[in-house]
Amino acid sequence: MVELSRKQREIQERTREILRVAKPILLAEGFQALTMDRVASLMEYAKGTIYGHFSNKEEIVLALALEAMRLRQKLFQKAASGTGLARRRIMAIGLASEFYTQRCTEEFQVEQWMRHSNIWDKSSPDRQTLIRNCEAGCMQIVSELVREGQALGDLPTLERMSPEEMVFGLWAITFGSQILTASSPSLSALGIIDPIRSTRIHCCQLLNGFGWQPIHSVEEYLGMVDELSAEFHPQFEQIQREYR
Amino acid sequence: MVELSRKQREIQERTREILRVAKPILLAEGFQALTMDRVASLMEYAKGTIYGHFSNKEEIVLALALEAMRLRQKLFQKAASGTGLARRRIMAIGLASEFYTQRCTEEFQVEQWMRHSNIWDKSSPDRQTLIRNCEAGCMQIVSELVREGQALGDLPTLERMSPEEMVFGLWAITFGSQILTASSPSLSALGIIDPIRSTRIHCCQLLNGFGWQPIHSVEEYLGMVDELSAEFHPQFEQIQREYR
DNA sequence: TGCAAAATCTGACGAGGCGTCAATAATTGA
DNA sequence: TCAATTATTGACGCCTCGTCAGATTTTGCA
Repeated sequence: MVELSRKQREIQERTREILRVAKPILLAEGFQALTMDRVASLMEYAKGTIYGHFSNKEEIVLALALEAMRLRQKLFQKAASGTGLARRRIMAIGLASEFYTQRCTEEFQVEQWMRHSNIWDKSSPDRQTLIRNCEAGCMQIVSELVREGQALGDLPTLERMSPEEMVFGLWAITFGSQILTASSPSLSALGIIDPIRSTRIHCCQLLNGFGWQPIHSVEEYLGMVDELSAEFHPQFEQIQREYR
Repeated sequence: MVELSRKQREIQERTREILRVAKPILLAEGFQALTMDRVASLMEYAKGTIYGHFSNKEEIVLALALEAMRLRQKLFQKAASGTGLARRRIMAIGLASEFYTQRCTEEFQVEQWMRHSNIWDKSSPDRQTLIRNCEAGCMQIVSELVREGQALGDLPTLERMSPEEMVFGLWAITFGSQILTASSPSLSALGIIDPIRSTRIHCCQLLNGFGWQPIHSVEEYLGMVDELSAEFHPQFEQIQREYR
């Protein structure tokens, strides 16, 4: 580890301060409200100084997003490190994802901003790579569990379908549900009363479809999820606190 | 139907012309490149005139998106009106969605722009409603098929799970896959070689999980999809041609 | 046809954000 | 102590947005 001079530490601290100032603006008023002039004046620094830290406002968003994704990754790690069979631990990851969306609302929102092509495309390849790596890390946690399930013989291997491709299904279903939930203000008008419950069921059915033993009926599964939830929530909350 | 004066028809035609001019800019260069000044100068009209048609550029994007979604809806309708059991026709809708994403790339892209909260939030409630209605229309086509499957006894009804909630699962999985595919340039680096095939399989497994008869093995299912594809592609292409 | 009222079109303008960079200030180290 | 280095500043040029007073065209009626 390199020893940092006082000045360098000050600068690092200011970078963090910029993010602290920018985050609530982004969340409460959206991307167009996040202007460099505004950040500068709130920080009581000149605009040029802010540009010394982030070469445009998109970079600020990606920096926030990286922080958010690191939290997500920690939640996933915690879930995966639980006890029991792989299928059970996969369920815990589903819960981690739910927790993230519901209890770490701000971080989840920041992730959404990051996905906007407007924003993504304007930020530096370096930062993009950091984020991609974090994403790959999350994915790997899950695909390890799939491999474990296969190794134990609980999950039949499918011709020409890698563990990653299975994870892709779970990822798509949770991600898709979350986006639809977040962006369709009136899902209930469409007849979708409880999207979270629905998503849980869909994940269960997908795993059942793949023949992942033990097969669970929906009722049984929902009960297990509630149990798991009670077990993991405190741990997730702990991680969330540490992150702040 | 109201008779329109020549002037009114001219104005309507010009609205269409604006969209024709704006679309390639949005698709090739993105939203920030789509400026009213540019549209105006390409149209050889003054900016004010363009503002007479669309009160901001976001409205242009939503107008384009509505056109796109109407095409999607037509494809869904065609798929749903096929022959055979409901499960088969649901598969056809999956294919319609695939076709839309892959062959109507431009329309699919426009839909993505529309989802950006930056853009969505700045456009008028009227236009938003039109789009929501179209979305609801697409959803309804599918949920009718689910109802049909239930009525015939092919699909067990689940406690506290409406047909719409089942559709939500399929929707989430295809939507999620498409977004992930479109926004993660290096899915293959993550180990996902053929996301389309994966998505097909996941839909099959989800339906199997729900116990929708006849249950299909993955191999069998993929074969059927190929057959269906041969049947429907020409029809989809026909619809696409009419739309242009 | 001629002409006034209505409808339409125009483009200069003010407001405001972005990113830059020459000038100024602060810090370092010899 | 002071010159060299490093950090900070904010005015500036450029761009886009959306508006609106005035110019132009169309309409409808005598």
